[in-house]
Amino acid sequence: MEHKMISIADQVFEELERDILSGVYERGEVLTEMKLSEQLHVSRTPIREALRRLEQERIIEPTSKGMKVVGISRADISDICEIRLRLEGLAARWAAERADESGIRSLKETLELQEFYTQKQDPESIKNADSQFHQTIYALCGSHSMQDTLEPLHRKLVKYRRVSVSAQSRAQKSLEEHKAIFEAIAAHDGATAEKLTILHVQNARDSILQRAIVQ
Amino acid sequence: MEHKMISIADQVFEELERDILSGVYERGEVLTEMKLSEQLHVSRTPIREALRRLEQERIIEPTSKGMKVVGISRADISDICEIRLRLEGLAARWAAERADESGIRSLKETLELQEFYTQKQDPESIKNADSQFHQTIYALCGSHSMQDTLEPLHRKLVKYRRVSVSAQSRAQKSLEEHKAIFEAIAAHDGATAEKLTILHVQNARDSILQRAIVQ
DNA sequence: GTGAGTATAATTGTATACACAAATCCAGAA
DNA sequence: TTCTGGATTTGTGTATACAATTATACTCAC
Repeated sequence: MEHKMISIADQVFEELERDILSGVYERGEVLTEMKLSEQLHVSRTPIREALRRLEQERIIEPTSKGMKVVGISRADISDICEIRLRLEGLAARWAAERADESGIRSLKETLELQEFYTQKQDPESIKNADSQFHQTIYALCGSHSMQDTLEPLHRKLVKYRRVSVSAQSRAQKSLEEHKAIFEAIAAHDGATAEKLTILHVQNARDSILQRAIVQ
Repeated sequence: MEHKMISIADQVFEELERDILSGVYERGEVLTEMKLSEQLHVSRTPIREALRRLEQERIIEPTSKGMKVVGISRADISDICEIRLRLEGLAARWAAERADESGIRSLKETLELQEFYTQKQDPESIKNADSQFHQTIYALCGSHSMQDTLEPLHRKLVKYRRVSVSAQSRAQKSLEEHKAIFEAIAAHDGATAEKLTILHVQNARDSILQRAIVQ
């Protein structure tokens, strides 16, 4: 009845999602409720709940024996990038048109975070800050539908984005592109924000597809 | 362990989703696990599972006391249409490029179904056949990501689509647009399929927004 | 009359028990 | 050896019991 409480089920979901999408569990690996229940020292109930949510996001799929970790193919990555290419620009446009000053401030903060880590050349943190910039735009675009659509797609690429930004040249370029997008959003210039974002996603796609080694 | 079995939880999910999206439960209404458990004569376990999935699709949201049915505003409808406008064309293009003969046959079948009901002027069945045409394209486009992205958005509009196609003129026009899209897909002409689909979604959007009376 | 504090009811979170289906394994016969 | 039939194992689906938490209503003091 308390809705701010972080339940065990939520924690399990986040842990499993992170571990699957970052490669701790390999593609094809089978997860069963009982084993996870033992490993994580919680009952099957919260495990079930987490697995069901992962299934709905097609991160795992049912088999005759447990839930199998769904792999992501090179074609999947390409398709997801293509979808993002059509939506992220619109999200940025809406963010430019709809965000208020406090929203723009918080976007600026994530940008400064990214700048800090880019200077420190810390790939893991760069990846997180990079992700946070995009997710902040989703949150600012004023459309739950857009946010709910883009967030799962974005999360599915984290593993590959980490590889991508571990090249310092790409990390630097991504930061500059983000800065330009931020300026357009801060100026409430929807058209420019959209245009710059599309270019940015194109570059990100090329960088990911160039480096992605997929099973 | 059996994964083809239709569980009680699945049935409850589908029933609740249908009833919420078609307006049986009003926006703002609060659903509690215990009441649903009594009403539907099943234990709380499958109810919980269904509610969690509905929550993940943002069809309900947690409150201090139970889950509240989330309403959909006119702005939401407009945003969803705008998103579909950017994606459905791509889905149709991919379907044209990727579908095999059996897929094209099944698409033709849904089209014939729609034609039949349009002649009979049966709005409920027209709406279903219309939906099925789009969902078949999602299934044929060869991208789970695209399918998983578009399907929930599409389902959220069913209530408004029913109103839209209850005008015979729109039902007739929608059928003709579908026929043209089908021809392009059957001819594996991706560019034409994309162009026609974008026009179709624009028309559908205009029709929905014109008629939609939102709380 | 009002406010604070407390008891109670309502509701969800979690654990556990049991039922059932499917896969697997093994023994015995052809 | 190979096939078959049943016992065993494994895993999920569902129900239920219990714990934790919070809203609510009520009482009592001021």
